[in-house]
Amino acid sequence: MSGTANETANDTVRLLWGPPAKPTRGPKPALTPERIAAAGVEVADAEGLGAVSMQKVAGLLDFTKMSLYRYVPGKAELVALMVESAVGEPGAPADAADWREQLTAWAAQLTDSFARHPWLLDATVGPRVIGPKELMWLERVVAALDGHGLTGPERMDAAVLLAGHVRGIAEQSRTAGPAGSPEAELLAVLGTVVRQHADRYPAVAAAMAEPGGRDQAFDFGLERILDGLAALIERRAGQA
Amino acid sequence: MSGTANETANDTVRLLWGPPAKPTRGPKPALTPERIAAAGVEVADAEGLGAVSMQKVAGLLDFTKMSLYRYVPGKAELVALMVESAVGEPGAPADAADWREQLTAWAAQLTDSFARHPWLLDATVGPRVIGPKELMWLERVVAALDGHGLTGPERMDAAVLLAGHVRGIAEQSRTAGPAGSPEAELLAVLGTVVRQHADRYPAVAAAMAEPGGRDQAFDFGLERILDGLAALIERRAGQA
DNA sequence: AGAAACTGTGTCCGACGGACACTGTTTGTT
DNA sequence: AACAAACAGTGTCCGTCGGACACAGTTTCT
Repeated sequence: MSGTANETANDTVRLLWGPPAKPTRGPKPALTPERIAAAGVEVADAEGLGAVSMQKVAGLLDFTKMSLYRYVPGKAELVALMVESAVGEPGAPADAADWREQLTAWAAQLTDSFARHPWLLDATVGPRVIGPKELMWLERVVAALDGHGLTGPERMDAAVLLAGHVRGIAEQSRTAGPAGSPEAELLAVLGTVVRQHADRYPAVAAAMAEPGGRDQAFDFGLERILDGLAALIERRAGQA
Repeated sequence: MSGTANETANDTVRLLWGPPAKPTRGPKPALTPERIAAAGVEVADAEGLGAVSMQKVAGLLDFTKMSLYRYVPGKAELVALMVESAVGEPGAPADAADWREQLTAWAAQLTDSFARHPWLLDATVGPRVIGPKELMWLERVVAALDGHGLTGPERMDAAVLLAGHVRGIAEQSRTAGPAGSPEAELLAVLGTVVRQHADRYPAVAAAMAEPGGRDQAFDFGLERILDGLAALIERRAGQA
């Protein structure tokens, strides 16, 4: 859980980026890292990342926990594989789409991934090695912004900005949770607390009292970001 | 680590929001939740959130681990107290500052908190109860945007947007880490990988090859967000 | 026919969060 | 002044976790 980066970095890189396998001698492996990761994803989808243990994943595959270590150096690497498997690849950008449409579709797709696998938020905190599929998400943003007067670092920064927003929204909708869930109760408790301390938090209390469509946060933030990018692009086009 | 919200929510709320204490009979408590939280922060600052255990925190205070449970229901609640203690309160907004200046200062302050306590990123993932100081950060953003034609939900959404950006930046600078650190090696490894697979990630490879000042990501994203908000505010002012 | 390389299993360890029973201490009540 | 209730801190125990290690069984190359 901590963010301590260790010497397993190279192992992780080899697992995520290296060739699939190569041995010849001995019994044939009954498993693959991919199957193990898929089982881990299954557990995490059903019971959260905290419920993912070597025991449980192995049990789901009808193996002992120690056999998994033949395919995966440790739990951290298993989680990395799970992330790579769950985040998937971004869809190909539509041919006729301009940068704004491309980024909008991108953000919607990424939000969808987080919605399907909420534990991705837990699993992608802290310094870590990124896999090929995950890197493709970055590639799409940078490519979409190519040729609009932004520098390379600026295009990367824009990707960080977009990804941060998607993350924030995913976190928020997880806190909200489905109606009747324990998460929804959390939100209700927060509302009560704010109302009780309305004197110390007048602006929040007033904002929360106002009616208004929920679930607008995604579009609101995205539009602000894209407007801001558009303004910069126009400015650069003007002085070019 | 997992995002499972439990029935301890009420306990946590009482700890964070309730009165300090009230007992009369029996020996006087030698500790306080605050002192325990401070010890936890000390451990987390030095060795990361993963190193925070009841054992270690208790040892730092010269008590046994079970004595901590007299003050804190469990580890989750301890972490919540640590977050509340470490994030601190936002500074009072400058009197003459307009909304843009206020939000800029706010973002810089919050970034500073994350820089001082990188483990805050780990500790603030998933549904959880928010404390009084943390809520004050939200209050400042919403208050700064009062009276500019934005609806209540929109002001809240803007806060989520800003906080998401600060988080993203904090995460990024943690991945970069100080020179020579294992985190820095991670980044170097990523660079190597991208260069090796430049055919699949041409846009990223090109963007990374371009020279350019690092550490611009914070300002870049912030300016885009504020530009986007300014555009909305102007639009609303025009049609009012 | 070895021998080498590899797979999967069983056992063991230290660290973790936490339940529980217990001793000792302080305070309100009689 | 005596006692009982309430509380603080300790020590012990349990289940679960990630992981090290030795071992038996299996496949393939020499």
